[in-house]
Amino acid sequence: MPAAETASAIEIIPKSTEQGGAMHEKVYATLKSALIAGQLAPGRAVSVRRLAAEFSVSAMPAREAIRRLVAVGALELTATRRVMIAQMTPEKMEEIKQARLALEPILSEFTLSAIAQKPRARNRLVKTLEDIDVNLDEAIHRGDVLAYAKLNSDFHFALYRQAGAHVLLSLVESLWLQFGPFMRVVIGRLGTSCLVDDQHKEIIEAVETLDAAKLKEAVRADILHGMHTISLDEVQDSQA
Amino acid sequence: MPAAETASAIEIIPKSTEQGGAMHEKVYATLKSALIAGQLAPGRAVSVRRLAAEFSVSAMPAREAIRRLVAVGALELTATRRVMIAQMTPEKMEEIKQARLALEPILSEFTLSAIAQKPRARNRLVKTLEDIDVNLDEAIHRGDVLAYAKLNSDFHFALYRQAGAHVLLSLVESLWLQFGPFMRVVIGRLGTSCLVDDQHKEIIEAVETLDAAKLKEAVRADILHGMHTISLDEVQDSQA
DNA sequence: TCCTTTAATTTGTGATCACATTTTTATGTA
DNA sequence: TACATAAAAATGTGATCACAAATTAAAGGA
Repeated sequence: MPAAETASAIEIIPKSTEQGGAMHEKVYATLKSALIAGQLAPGRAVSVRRLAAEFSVSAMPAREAIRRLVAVGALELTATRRVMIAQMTPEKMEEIKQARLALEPILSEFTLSAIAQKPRARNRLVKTLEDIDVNLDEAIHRGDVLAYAKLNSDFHFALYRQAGAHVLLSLVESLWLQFGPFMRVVIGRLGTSCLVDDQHKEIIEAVETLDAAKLKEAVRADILHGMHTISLDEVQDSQA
Repeated sequence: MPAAETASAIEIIPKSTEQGGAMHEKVYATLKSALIAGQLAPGRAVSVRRLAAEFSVSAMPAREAIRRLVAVGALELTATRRVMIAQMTPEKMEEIKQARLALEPILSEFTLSAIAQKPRARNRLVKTLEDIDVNLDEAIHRGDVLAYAKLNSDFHFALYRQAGAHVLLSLVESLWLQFGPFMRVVIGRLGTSCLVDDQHKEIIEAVETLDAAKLKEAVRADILHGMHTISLDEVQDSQA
């Protein structure tokens, strides 16, 4: 039993049907966050009934959430149609790296032009990024891998979300969903000692000064650095 | 007592469970092809029960197929959670264009390096592309919009599939799923007279000569041309 | 004819059951 | 202990029902 206290077991009887949004939406969103933040290990089995039990719902919402996550590559099917958190391979890692380098600088540029004429939004974004970055530094010094992974994803998506570019954001989310679980494992092995966030400071500066070229380059550097760190680790399977 | 004649009329009883692959897989694949090839109009309503009836299956496989297509942006939810084929907006179109320009040249480059050391695979690919291109030209001269849309997607994915890059291919598929239905409408309005396929010839040449730079530029030009053609048309909603 | 109101139909979503298959655990044998 | 075999539990998938909400069709009134 690896999970432990995942807030389950509570008798939050989910009403007859729903409350605000659909149940499967809630299950999906929760799983998505956990995967992006690297809180679930690759190769871990995910079953409809267990997921349903954890969320205290029937099989239906669990099935739909799983189906969506499979569709975006976060979960993968075995030969016998069982579902697990996607494994990493060197080839897949290379693809993800190329796709991130291609998309995330564009997305950050969209953000820049979205806030170019809105000083208040820009200041708010800078503030948000700085706050996250402070916590990020603390997590690094604490050696808290879990917190680092979560805050790092928070940082990037706080930046990307402001782009108002739903299509691009979905693509990038899909990529993070695929390497998130694996990143956590790697950093867990290497420790946070190898981590720096120089690029984050530059990203914040570029946002402040509305310097698109600098921003894109900083994002690109951040991706390269992160992916390089991961590649230091051999992409051997990490079964539990 | 719904039993009796089961009211299903048609006795294509789909076995107890399945036969080769899962039913929802079949429904999904069929819908995916139709959407990419532009055979379904944007804004058209898609409901679980109607889809199930069309495929002579129960609601279950239809639901899962719909869920997957929503996940990749091919279908969209209304405010009341009803499902329709995604509408196009100028902003979305711009995002898709940027993403295609960022990803498809990379994907074609992957294909090139995948077949670089395999003359037989290369010849087969060239042959496939030439065959499709011949039919494409015919479709253009015939003014057959439907055939053009299908063959055009066939051409690109015949090229991209050879990359063996599942992650990148999924992202690109997602993009085509989103603009496919809309493209059909636009070309339907403009007619095939405005279409040319100069880039396709260049793409084939670049594959033959293993010229990566030329290939990427040709793919880029093809995307720009296609998206420009579409943009000539005002992105007014095309409700039925 | 046009608009409001009411009835009927359609639809999304959750829950539950059935069944074949797979996976795991238990059991027996050498 | 090691391994093959059988029993038991778990799992994916399809089918069906229930219910609330929404859409559409029908009816009524001016």
